[in-house]
Amino acid sequence: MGALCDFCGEQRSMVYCRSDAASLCLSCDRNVHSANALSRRHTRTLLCDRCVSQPAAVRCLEENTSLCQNCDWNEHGAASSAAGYKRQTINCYSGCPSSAELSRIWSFVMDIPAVAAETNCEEGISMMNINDSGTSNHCGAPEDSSLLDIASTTLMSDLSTGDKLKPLLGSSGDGMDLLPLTADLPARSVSMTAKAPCVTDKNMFNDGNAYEDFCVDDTDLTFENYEELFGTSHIQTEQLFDDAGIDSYFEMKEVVPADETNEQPKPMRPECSNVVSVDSGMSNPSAAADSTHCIPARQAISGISLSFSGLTGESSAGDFQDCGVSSMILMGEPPWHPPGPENSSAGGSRDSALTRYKEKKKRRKFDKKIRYASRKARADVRKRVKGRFVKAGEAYDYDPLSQT
DNA sequence: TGGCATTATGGGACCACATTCATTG
DNA sequence: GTCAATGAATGTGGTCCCATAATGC
Repeated sequence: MGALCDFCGEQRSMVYCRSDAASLCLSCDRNVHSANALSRRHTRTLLCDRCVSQPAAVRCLEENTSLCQNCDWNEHGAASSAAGYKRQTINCYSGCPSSAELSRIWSFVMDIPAVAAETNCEEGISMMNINDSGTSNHCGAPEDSSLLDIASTTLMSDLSTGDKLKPLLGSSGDGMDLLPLTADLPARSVSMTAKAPCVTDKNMFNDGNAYEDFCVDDTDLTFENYEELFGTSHIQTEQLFDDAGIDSYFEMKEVVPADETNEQPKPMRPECSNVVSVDSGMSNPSAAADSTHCIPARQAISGISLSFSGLTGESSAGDFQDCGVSSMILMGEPPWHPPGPENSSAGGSRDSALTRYKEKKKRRKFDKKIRYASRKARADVRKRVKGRFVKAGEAYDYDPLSQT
């Protein structure tokens, strides 16, 4: 029995919420993080099996344990990066996933329902509203934006893009079939999905016009604000993960050693597997853009960003780092604007959408967090000259206490 | 339509000092 | 290992200033 839940103090804690700095059982995790939109954005991950106090960072495939960075280092030290040691990065999720979805996500870790039952959490979990059927919900995904926002997992050691990836890559093996385009999706919706870049015409990515409107610094479109911006429901969970469902994205993939070419062990290409190390893709544009390897960088980025919607808004930069995801991928307008009448009509709503976004951004910038109330209290009574603090006893032109 | 001037907006810098953190004995 | 003393680092808010964007002519 591990540490008890920080919230109920009764059940075994299983996940760690960085935003709350709390270890929670599955039931309380659901209850706490379904309270409001902000709490749903909290990113959580598994607890370290060793110290049971820190968020697990990697999954040791050899020992079948989840370890935080410290414990991982303590147990494996420098050998952790050596060839042969198989581990997998465990990143975080947000939203309010159901027990079944958690079970599928972390099937390589544990039998969630079993653990939930063991800890009497299943009752609480059963209250989760996400469609638990596990069947296709192309048109029936949850409406409350509590989509399972899951940071993907990254295979870290000794990977190659061998045959084991082919199921992910599709028959062509180039990744283009991974997420086939769904014809009936609205253009914007398509561009919001990982499917968007999977158009059949690969030349599209060689044409700079395809990304003319790719204003990375102007929007932070995510699952949660997409509907607010564009007034339509965003894509459904099952659409995101296509027919293979969520399983195909979080299924444990056998780690294979580096090939015999004596090349440095390479992490699995994010574009190919959606087990993503986004930064690697971003930091290595030449490789990412290599069309012979899966899909172009932009394609990967636009798709990957969808998996981290829970990390926007009030998420801090630290959150991004914690999850191994560059904050950059959380911003970015859907890069693909296919031709067609629906697109032209969407142009009219674009301005209003941008207006709404800017207004929201304007409001949001005032959400300043006060870390030390005592310092604020001190600053609130400090005398100033033209807004600047002045030494005690010196002349001032503004005294908050006198309100003059 | 392009060029220029004016206005609006956003964001960083500045200030003092209590508080917090890290180090040392 | 614990505690106290010391020094360094941090963060707080109102205003100013500059760069950029938007607007008008």
